[in-house]
Amino acid sequence: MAKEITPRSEDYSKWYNDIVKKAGLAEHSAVRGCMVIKPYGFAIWEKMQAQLDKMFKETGHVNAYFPLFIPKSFLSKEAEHVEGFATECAVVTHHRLMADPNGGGMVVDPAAKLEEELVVRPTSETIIWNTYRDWINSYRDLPLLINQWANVVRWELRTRLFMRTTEFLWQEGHTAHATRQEAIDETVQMINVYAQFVEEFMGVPVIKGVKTPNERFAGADDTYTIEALMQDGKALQSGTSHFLGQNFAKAFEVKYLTKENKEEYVWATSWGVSTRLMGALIMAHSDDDGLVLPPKLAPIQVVIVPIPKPNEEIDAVAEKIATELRAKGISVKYDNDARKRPGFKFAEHEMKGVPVRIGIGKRDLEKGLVEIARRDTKEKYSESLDTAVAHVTELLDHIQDNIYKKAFDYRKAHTTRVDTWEDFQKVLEEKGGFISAHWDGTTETELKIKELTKATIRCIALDEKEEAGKCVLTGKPSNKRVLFAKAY
RNA sequence: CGGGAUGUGGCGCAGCCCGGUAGCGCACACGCCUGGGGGGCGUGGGGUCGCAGGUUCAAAUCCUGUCAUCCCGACCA
Repeated sequence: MAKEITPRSEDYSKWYNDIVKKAGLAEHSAVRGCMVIKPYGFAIWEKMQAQLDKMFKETGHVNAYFPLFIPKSFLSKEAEHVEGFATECAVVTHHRLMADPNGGGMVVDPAAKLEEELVVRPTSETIIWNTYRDWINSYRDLPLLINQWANVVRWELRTRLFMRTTEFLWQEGHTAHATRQEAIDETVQMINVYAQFVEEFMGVPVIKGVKTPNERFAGADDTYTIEALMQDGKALQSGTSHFLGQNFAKAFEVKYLTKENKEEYVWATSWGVSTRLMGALIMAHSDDDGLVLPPKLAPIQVVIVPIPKPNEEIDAVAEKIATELRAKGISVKYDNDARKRPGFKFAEHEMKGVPVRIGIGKRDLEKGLVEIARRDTKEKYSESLDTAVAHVTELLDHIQDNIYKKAFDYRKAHTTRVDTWEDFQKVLEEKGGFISAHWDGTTETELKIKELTKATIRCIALDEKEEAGKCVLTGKPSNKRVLFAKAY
């Protein structure tokens, strides 16, 4: 046994790290808090990117690219924004090294100090809005619908592969609108795009909602979020879409002329998802045998394994099946490496989360059969050679649905309505997951609950119905339940 | 950023307490035998012991500093 994964039940954190490393997704780099995304992990990210990019373009957005560096003064222009990010900025202060006068090696050349420090972007609102000022003059220039794929840096104290790294990859959409309502519509549209992507492609059910003022993005008037539940009962904020009001327009003096020749500030949104989605994907579906990937994002959807080893007859059958599957747009790998034995390949592909395996062996072949194995349920059965291609094509859809359903059922079973403080604490400790409870609407109570239990308000669900009740902590009146959970 | 632990061939570890020629498993190379769930036997190659100083005749081992990782806590729009 070359590669063993720590069971989830034994140590969830270790299990997660084992999967990331042993499935070949990513590893720690020599740089604090930064990871190397390996080819297999990056292939999954690329599939996510491709689909999201398509969805952004279908909703009228175009891509552009803004600088990695932001002058320090830009960041300070929006008061709440800078307050939110000030403690986690990487700052460039010099632009040159020189030979160390005291010996070997290089030191920063003190003569090369920058007049104004540059901040490595933690997010790009400021540099982008500074640019938009020159791009927007008239209502005819609006709406401006731009996205960028980029890396950002947030100097977090404690990092974790994919979930929270110092540098991470993401996309950030930044849009400008003539009216408040149009900007709000955009904000909602994009949270819906995210929800659709995460549910349909990643197979992870999400709750759409708005953040409380306390949990809002720094500089936003409203933050919409999608919240997913992981297998350890903790919530993961998986994407956010912000209605920025006129905050950045005012900070950067971005005005436009209306049809009536009146000068107005523009309305803004920003929205983003990051490589953290990889973390969600891993944590939501995988098991003690390794990664479980939804077919729609799996770099290899079907692997064909010759049993016990490739030969002319098996090769011919494998190539025929592979060709037919590929013709249907399915990615297939024929693992004809003669040096590795079937058992090794089985374990390896299970570790990597390949959704379907077709085993072709001489014994089965005599009977006109092949072996089908699904990664999600670990089921194994024989299928006629003649129907194998059609069967596997359908099976991929079934697996996609099943993975989602499994995650959905888990979330359903781990979402609890609670009406007393005792139950709140008990459910949080013993069961975890989402807790639907009444809250009196004050930040004070929210913080108190966090202090007492570490649970935070994940969101106020968009589809939550009004209902008279009492705050679970203070007993004060409330007209809506909110979702609490411990979160990543 | 505080408390604890760890860092030794590519990976996982032993050796450290009590200083004295760096070891094991996996992986790798070659050969033979095997072959329906991580094969067997044999031979072989590969290590500045995280890094920088210090103590010593002698440091993986003792001391100081530093970097990184893991766990707990604080922090985390």
